Amino acid sequence: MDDVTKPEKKPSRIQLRNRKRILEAALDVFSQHGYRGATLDQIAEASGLSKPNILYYFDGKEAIHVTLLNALMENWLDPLAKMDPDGDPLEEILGYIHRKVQMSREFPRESRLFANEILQGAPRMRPHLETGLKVLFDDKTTLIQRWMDEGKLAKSDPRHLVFSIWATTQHYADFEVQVSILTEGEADPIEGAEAFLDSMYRKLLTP
Amino acid sequence: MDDVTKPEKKPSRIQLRNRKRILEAALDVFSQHGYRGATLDQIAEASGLSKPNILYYFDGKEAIHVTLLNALMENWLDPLAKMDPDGDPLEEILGYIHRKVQMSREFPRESRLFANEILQGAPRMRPHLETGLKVLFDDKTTLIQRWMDEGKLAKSDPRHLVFSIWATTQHYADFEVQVSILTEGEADPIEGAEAFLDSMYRKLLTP
DNA sequence: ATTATCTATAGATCTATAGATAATGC
DNA sequence: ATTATCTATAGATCTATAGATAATGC
Repeated sequence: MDDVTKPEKKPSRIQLRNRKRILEAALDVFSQHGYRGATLDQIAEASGLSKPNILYYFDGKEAIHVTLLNALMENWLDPLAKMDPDGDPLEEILGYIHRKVQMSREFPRESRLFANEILQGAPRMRPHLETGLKVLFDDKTTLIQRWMDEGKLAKSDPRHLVFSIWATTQHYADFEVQVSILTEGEADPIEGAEAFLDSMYRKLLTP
Repeated sequence: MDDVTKPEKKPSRIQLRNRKRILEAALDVFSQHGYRGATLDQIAEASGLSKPNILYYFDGKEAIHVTLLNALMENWLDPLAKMDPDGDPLEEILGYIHRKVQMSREFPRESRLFANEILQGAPRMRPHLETGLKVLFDDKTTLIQRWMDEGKLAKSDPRHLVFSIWATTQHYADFEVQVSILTEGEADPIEGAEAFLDSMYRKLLTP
């Protein structure tokens, strides 16, 4: 988005506003149907702009998708990046879980956009995973391993621990339809999820 | 598949063989691209049959997809259905987790087919979820609650417990690309996953 | 003057069918 | 005789562009 290739003029206010509207609409559409299932017609409809007008703001369907994924990646890694090596180990991990649960509550579309991309083999996101995510993952699993070696956390496999946190927290966004069918009548399943997960990981990790 | 609408002649050997080849190919294609992202051309290519020939065996793209989902549903519920009210509670749940992990290892495409469908709002599977799955889910969470009430399992929320089992086990199939990037060098991440999950849930549920 | 939007449509892709031809089972 | 397969193509859908027109900023 801000990695300029050609020297471009500064975007006008309308540029900024319409690009935002398109991305917002595209997030709706892509997160629901996946890349190939989404159409420019749907994005046009959802954004209130005409189809050719959308292509005036973006180079094409793929450019919109890539822009969304790039923007997502930062926010996606942020909760894990915030895990503090100098904090209290148990509280750091429980805090991370809390942030991930909140992400599922507040940004379910982003979670599903990501899930769609990974599910389909990460054709557009693989480089991001191999660089940004991999480095962060190695860094934090090493940190967790150290905490365990120092006896500050009960021992288990840090990598599978992180996988399990991702799986359990993202599940409430990605499988929302299923969760809501099975918890009918419950106002906010995620509230119960938060309590459950906090308690589960506290029990697992308390030395 | 075997819910006959019109009285049809018994299928020939070629019928059976080609329908199987088509479904096998379609599982590949649908699980990778989702319903709308998949094309008959891809299924034709993967099955080795011509496109019109595929439509000789199935009424259309949707019919193939529905057939796959119907066939999947039974196998999908089976591991949970096998949870025995008369067995040892902890072993029953750990056994269930074991079966789910094996499903992710042996049938990752089926897991991804299911994930794609749910992620996109379960447009074709919702009725199955509301009937078959809901009943089974209620039945087994009630059973688990009883075990907890009887002091045979440590207390926690049975519904979120089951969600967490689904999430953690299916994660290795649905997010396989990500897992394999982050565990590079490891022969079989699922082996480590199995040990991790067994140990985690044993710790969580032992009274 | 420049930026934004609209109409019209090209060209590719996709699902599905019609109708002819080939292969198979009594 | 019946079942299976192939060729050819209709008709819908989709991405993208060309070129004209309208709106906006100095």
